[in-house]
Amino acid sequence: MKLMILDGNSIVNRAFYGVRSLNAPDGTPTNAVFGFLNILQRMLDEQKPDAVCVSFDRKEPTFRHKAYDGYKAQRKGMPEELAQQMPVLKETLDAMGIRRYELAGYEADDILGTVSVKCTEQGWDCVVVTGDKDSLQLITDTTTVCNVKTRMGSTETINYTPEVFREEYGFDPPQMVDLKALMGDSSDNIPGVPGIGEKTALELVRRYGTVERIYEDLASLDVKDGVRKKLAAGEESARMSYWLATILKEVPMEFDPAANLWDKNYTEALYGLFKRLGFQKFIDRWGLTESSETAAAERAEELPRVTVYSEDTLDALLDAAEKAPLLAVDFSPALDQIEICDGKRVYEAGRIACADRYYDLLNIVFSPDKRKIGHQVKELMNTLASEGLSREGFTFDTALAAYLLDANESDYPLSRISARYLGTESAGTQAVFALYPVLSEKLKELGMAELYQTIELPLCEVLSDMEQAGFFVDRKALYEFGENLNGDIERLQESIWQHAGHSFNINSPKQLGEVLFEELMLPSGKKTKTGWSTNIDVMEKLRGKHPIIDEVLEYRTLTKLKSTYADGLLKVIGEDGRIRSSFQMTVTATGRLSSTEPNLQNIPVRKKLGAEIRKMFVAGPDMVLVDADYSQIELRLLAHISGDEAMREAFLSGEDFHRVTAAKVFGVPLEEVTTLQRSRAKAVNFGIVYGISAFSLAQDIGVYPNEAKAYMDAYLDRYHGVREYMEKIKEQAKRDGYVETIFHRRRWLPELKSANFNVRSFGERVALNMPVQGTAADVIKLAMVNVHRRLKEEKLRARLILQVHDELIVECPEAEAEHVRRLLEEEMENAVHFSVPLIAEAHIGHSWAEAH
DNA sequence: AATCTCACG
DNA sequence: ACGTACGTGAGATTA
Repeated sequence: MKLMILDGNSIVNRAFYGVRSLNAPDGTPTNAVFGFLNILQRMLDEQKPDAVCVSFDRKEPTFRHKAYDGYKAQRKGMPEELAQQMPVLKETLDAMGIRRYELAGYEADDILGTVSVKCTEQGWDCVVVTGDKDSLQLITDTTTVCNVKTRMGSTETINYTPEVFREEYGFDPPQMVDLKALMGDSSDNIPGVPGIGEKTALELVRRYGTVERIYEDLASLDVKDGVRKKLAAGEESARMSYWLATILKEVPMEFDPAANLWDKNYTEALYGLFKRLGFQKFIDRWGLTESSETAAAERAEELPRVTVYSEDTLDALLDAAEKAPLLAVDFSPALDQIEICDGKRVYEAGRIACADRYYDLLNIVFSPDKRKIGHQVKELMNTLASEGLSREGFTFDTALAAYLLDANESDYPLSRISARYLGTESAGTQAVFALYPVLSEKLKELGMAELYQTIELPLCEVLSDMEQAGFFVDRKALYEFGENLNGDIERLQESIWQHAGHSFNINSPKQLGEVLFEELMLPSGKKTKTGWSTNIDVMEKLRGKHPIIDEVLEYRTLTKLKSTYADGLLKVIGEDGRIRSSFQMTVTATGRLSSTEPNLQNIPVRKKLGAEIRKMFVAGPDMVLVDADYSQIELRLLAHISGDEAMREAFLSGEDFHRVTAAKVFGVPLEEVTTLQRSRAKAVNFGIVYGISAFSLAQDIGVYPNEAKAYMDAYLDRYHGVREYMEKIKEQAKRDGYVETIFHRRRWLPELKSANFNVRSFGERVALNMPVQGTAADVIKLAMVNVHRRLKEEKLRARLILQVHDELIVECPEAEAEHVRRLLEEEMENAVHFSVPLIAEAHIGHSWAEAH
């Protein structure tokens, strides 16, 4: 039999710092509890124990330590956000039927020690799960210690048996105490021997075994005189530390492992608790169900439902549809089934049941002046377009509204929106109807009504048209391009295998890492959590060290082109030779669109071979492409938003902006700026928009961090308005909890409240970046709506077919091309008027490559 | 399903 | 001392 005991405080700490900020619907922070449950679940899966329990420390866990001043006397309190979660965690464990052990006056470690010994006495095996290294001394033949680490939201575990421990440390588990006695442990306020660090301490324990042995005869030790001196001076501290580091194994507590037997002893309360905390994932995974009383409270009152199965009901439906001032509508992608709600009843009808009169219904509902609301209106419009019905009259989209109110969600199912804004679990058209006034009001409150009405909602039809249109592709050329890659790929593979001395899967980072860093012994750099990193940055540094590197990089380039672009795109070319992407309106946190199935926003362009692909994206028969893009829109917006005069003037002067920046940063006349200086200035320009650190800029441009820092300082001195903006926006974001674009598109920033440094820093970078990237997204969306309207008004055959963030592509008859080129530039440049002009340049061509 | 890598702005 | 750039989506491998 096996008992698993978790070091509660240690695990909850790991969870708190390792999991991004999360909140229950009522605002209570939940990340530590959530993380704890993830770790618990994982350990249950891995260890499959018969019994489970958790120990807690009655004192607060260490947050930050100060200098030694009495054992653990100086611990700082845990952060408020974690403290709030402790009672919730305990409540959760109780509801799961898992026992907790806490004892005033003893460390959690002492409970772990005592429990492990009692297990052994009773003939049980014991697994101690902890995030600290302290407990490693407890390892025996019957007690293993599982060390848990969390990094960036993922969890790694190392299961220490005596053998594993010996392999890593080179001595036996009990000697962990000796190690700590020498090196100390600042997080536990164990002083150790002053001047002796980890390296020396490890060496001493490996060679002499114990503190006792070391002090038996200091003079005879074969160590440097300096070390001997430090040991001599620190003897008392060492012995004191030994005592402090020793975990007690005889805490006065009753403990019977069999009393902790656990087999998913969930109580009914668990469902309600998880519902309150918003832990849907665990409800699903553990198959929890609602008990009777919770069920009743959450259901919305359902409107009467009318299903059409007779003339009578159909007449009632037609009548209601005719009279209602507003209808919520939903229908199947083939429009075989339709559901509408007028606020009083929900009506359901099918194409077959209604026979010919189905079209009467459709004509009433989809008459252009009938006001309609729906969920994911762009999708609905696609169906209507393919059925030849009007897409006019849609005045609200619940998914789009929910996205604007909180762009951080991963998706916007009606059930979740209802739960959040109505407090009920309703779905369907009834929910759409009920949500409309609530979401509409919220949009107004947050100042987003205009953004919604003039940009987002009209964009549905624009995108629907673009999705219908698609992009014509030269299938034959694309196929041949793919075929031509095969020979080179095979040759490279052979040669790479030759260098390695054996065949292996080059696409496997794991196998490639082994070949490069273990077999060929190339100097290794970064590691990922699963092994060696073999990404482009690492590989670039290895260039010239071995011929295999260049070949692997080329192999990667070619296989990427082959699988993602040649093969991948060929698979999705329609019968008419066109590729139809979907444009997602509710995905990005900044307000940009995204493109899926396939993604046409990442078609290669930067490298020569990849750019070949763009030659195969062409205009349809007798048509041409007009491609327009904004010139440095984000930097222009940064100049406007920050109000920096120097930056504004640089743009107004019409000079090359990166060049002007280089002249300022490097203090040279404009004419003397070198290519290298310009490219570095360009990197600084982009870095600033992303909230870069000097370290990363240094990495990017290949200089030392202090040099990079000098560039950034010079930059922010010369463009000091930008520096002031950076400070102001961060402060504002912290105060308000969000940032916004000029059009009031909002991004909430819960990260700024995180106790985790990395998460918080990320929040600050986002605070800098989102208003710039988001405003650019607003501007081009507005331009799209305007371009679309003008093309329609002027009765041109030209149609928008693609958007790539700062670029629009229109397909049109050759005769319209020049007019459309000017129209595009005009609408893009005049979408808004800011203190810095926005410049767009459009070109005409037969292929995307040519027009760009 | 998660991870790694790499394509784009 | 931390750990190191914003925003995406897709294919291949691995667990």
